[in-house]
Amino acid sequence: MTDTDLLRRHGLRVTGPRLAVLEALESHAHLGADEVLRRVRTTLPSVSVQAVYDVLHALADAGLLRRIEPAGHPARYERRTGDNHHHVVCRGCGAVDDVDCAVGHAPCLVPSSTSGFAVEAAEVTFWGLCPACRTTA
Amino acid sequence: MTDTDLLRRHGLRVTGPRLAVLEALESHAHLGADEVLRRVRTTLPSVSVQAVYDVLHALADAGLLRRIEPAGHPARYERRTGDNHHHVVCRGCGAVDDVDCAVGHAPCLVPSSTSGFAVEAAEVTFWGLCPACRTTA
DNA sequence: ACGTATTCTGGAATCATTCAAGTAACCGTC
DNA sequence: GACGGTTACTTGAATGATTCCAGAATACGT
Repeated sequence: MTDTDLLRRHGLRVTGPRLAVLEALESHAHLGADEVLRRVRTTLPSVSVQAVYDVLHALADAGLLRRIEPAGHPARYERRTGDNHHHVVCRGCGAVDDVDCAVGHAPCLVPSSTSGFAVEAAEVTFWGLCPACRTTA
Repeated sequence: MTDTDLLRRHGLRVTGPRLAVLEALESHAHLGADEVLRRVRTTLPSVSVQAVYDVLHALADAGLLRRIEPAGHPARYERRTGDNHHHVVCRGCGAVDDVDCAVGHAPCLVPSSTSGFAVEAAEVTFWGLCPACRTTA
């Protein structure tokens, strides 16, 4: 299935910026808005900052993109959606990588006491040092 | 142990703003910097914005405060540190509450594959609706 | 009490992101 | 294959949380 089909299937118009954003995140996961913009502009030099933000929001709302916001870092986006995978974030350089759920099926989705909250989702973030920053430190 | 002792024990100077910040977070956990400032100013009206940020950083660096940053919300601070407890965040109003770890001892601290990262900590955030927002919706 | 390192004040600057108004483009219909 | 309406994009400015800077004030060891 092409990205064009993917967009249509989700009721979204097919535009250059949208295809370019999907393309950028296909080859590089966990990019920030600024990096997405930079990559998009290598093929579509006139794309505006807001276009990228609009596209990222539209695609995230449609479920085509997942947005993650590691504390202290700008938001990142990835195409891997639907599964409950988590992330490791490097304390040194901010690099992000995927981590599959640790213990069987979604263990963290069941908190002990919810204080009356209706819990819909759980999000796990691991913090540490990436291989590069480990050797530096 | 008084907050004064607590500060000295951690090698920090004892100042009005620091005591006031600790005091504010003693009675109300998960306050944002703006709410801390507002509460501090009820007793010390001349405290500056930056003083509060400096104090929050100093206390967090010393391990007296824990900083949490729910995606899409300004940072919150709490005095409960050292244990690995987690948080529920309301998608409606941003309210935060504590949640003890779900499954025995820190299950989420052991990811399946770390991609070479040296993992130091795991952070779990549950998303849902607080009691108030549930009835409204 | 003195002196100095640290902290606090006040104001401006930064970053990521969003808002607003006008122009351009996608795409169902003719 | 052109038309028109809706949706997306462009340009430019604004926002909110946080940080930077320089100078005045304060804590606390001597």
